[in-house]
Amino acid sequence: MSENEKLTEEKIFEAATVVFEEEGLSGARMQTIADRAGINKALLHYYFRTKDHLFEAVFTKLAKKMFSKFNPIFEKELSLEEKIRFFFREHISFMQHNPKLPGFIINEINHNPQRIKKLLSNIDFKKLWSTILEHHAHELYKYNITEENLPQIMTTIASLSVFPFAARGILEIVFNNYGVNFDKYIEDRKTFAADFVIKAITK
Amino acid sequence: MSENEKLTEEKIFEAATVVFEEEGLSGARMQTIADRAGINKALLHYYFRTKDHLFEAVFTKLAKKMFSKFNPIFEKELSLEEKIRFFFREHISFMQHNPKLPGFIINEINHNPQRIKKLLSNIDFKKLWSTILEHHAHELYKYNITEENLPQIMTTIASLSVFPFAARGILEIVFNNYGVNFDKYIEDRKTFAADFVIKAITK
DNA sequence: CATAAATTTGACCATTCGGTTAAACTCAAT
DNA sequence: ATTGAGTTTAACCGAATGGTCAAATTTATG
Repeated sequence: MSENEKLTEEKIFEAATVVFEEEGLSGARMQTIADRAGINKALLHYYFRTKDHLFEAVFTKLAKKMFSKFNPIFEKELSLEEKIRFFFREHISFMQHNPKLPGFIINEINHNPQRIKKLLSNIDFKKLWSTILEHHAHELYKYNITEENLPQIMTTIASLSVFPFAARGILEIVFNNYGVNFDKYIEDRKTFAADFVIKAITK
Repeated sequence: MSENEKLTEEKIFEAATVVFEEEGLSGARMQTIADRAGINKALLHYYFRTKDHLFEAVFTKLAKKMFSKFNPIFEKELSLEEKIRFFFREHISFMQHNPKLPGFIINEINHNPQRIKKLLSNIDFKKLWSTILEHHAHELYKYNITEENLPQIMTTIASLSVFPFAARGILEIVFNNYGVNFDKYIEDRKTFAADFVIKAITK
């Protein structure tokens, strides 16, 4: 039945997502995924022939989910300053709901760059900062932004939102000594990071 | 022979370091480590009883190497601004020589927080930002630094230096589209990040 | 209802992997 | 030269793991 098939395939996919995010490709076990999905292990191989197939399906979907959060932001009709605020608010919110995603993607890329490069070849990164220079050429005079330092600025923005989630484990250890609550810290970060960047790039 | 013993143990340790950094705990194979060290697999278990023992030895040493880079910087007799510049120069230089370290540590913490928390319990993070507030109390009037936003500022500084190495794989994909060279980008980052932070926190 | 197609399962297989063991080798001290 | 402790090796073991298969079950179709 197609209704049931969708359900089973989805159950598998969701279980695999959780397990892969938590354990990574090499740490994940097919049996663990099967258990979590509440099905037989052989059924995994019926829907996704191999562990690699399953992994690629999961990774591709998650990567698209992650990186697609960048593009629309840079197409909206907002001033540069508004866009920066909008980005941090939206992107950090997204990660609050998917806290393991950054670490997962970073981890898998580090373990197998060539393979992941292929999986990511569909995603178009080219628009990313060309839009900045083009759509905001007329307001760049207010900011210390040039084609030269744009890579630095863009990666800085990414750092500020992504790093706290990727390195959450370490931050929580350090925070523990000072009674800082991670969730509160993240909530604050939406505005702090935006203010910080805007202050830094404004002439 | 004690001379030879040191040599063998070191050969194993170095091989294990490389393999663990590249593959992670779950991805690393004892056979791979043995091969790389040019010895028999049983010899691994003679020097380090189990994979876990070997891993903990390697991880602890690398973690200390990494985090010890933070402390001395905050004890030197420099102005706050000089310290920030000093930090980015030194810390990024360190990572240029150990580019896989950040990703490795982040990855292992994400996969097993409790265990790593124990391994890191020797390291003292407490001095980290208390020194800032104490040693520089008299010059804080120049900056937008309070006890409240110190966590944000400290993690921001860490983000800016660590993230490019942790997420190197992704950055290189994006950079590829714009002809940006990663090594050049890193070299620039030492001063860019310092300027960026100082600009952002100066009243 | 009968039949074929799709789905699900339990049992099983081959390989890989971490770890063990007993024997062999090295070498310094007697 | 012999001994004995430390070092190294080849061969082996049991468990875990990814994957397969044929049989059983469910579902769609005439």
